[in-house]
Amino acid sequence: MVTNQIREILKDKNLKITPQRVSILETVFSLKNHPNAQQIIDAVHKKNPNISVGTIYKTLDTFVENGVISKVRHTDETSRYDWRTDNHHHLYVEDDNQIVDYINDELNLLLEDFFRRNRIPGFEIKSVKVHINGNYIQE
Amino acid sequence: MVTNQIREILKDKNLKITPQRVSILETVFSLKNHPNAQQIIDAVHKKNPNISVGTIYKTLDTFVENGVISKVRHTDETSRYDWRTDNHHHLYVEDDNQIVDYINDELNLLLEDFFRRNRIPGFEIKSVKVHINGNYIQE
DNA sequence: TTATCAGTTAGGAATAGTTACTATATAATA
DNA sequence: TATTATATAGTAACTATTCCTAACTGATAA
Repeated sequence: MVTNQIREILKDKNLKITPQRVSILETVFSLKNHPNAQQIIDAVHKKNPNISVGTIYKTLDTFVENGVISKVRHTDETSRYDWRTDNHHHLYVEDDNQIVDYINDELNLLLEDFFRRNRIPGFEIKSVKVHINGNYIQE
Repeated sequence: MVTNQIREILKDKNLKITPQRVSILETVFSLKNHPNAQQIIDAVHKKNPNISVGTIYKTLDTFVENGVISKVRHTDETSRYDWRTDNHHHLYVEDDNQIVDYINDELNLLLEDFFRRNRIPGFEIKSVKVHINGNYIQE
């Protein structure tokens, strides 16, 4: 990804083009496979050691907010506990940060069948969980 | 859930039955809807203010390890970023804490069709993500 | 019932990841 | 080029969780 393309992307989103943002976005694109913040920080600092950690966090947030990149995990980050230990799925209610059980046998069968037909080479599946993100609507 | 049932559960798992464990497990069962640690701590402290926070964390871990309860989130807890913003899914490789993209149009169609046929009353779905948990096997 | 001991707990210190703060700097604009 | 709103550096603060250790206790077996 060339610097000019990066600048385009920022411009399209009406984000001010700063050297820090360009560098951080370049880095995220260059890193494969879902880096965490620390990995991004390290990689950015290799090229520009003077970009501050706070800026990197803030910039990543800005990018996520504007759909330039995404976060693998959308809901809040504290661990949640679940008294159910059977195979079930979850609704992630974005507005109020709630998690609701979603139990549906047809969905389980559907997934079971799909992954039986579509084995992932060399990968042993332990469980498959569907995350349904959205919101309750009041009409 | 009666205290005796709680004691049964702990006994089945060969866990020492302590007042702290009984109280914490009772609390988790009594709280609906995926409490986080803080909510559990607060609820436990309402009845037993002298159970220490460290104990509660440790006990919850023990319960999860022994399959008494589960954690909604299994992989590591730091945020991961993703340069892809299109609809795709993830393999969660447990052994080495890696996240790998899983892109499959058939799966997307399957899910789209399923949720079109199975609307969730009052809930507007924004996105559906499949989390495939497991490990790579070397043969 | 009591003695033993491995496992558990309380309480506080330490840590890691992230966010907040603020004075200074700078990109976009007119 | 001057203006202004926004972004940045550097650091302090915060939050969730883990670590540490001396004291304690449930389970077991005599």
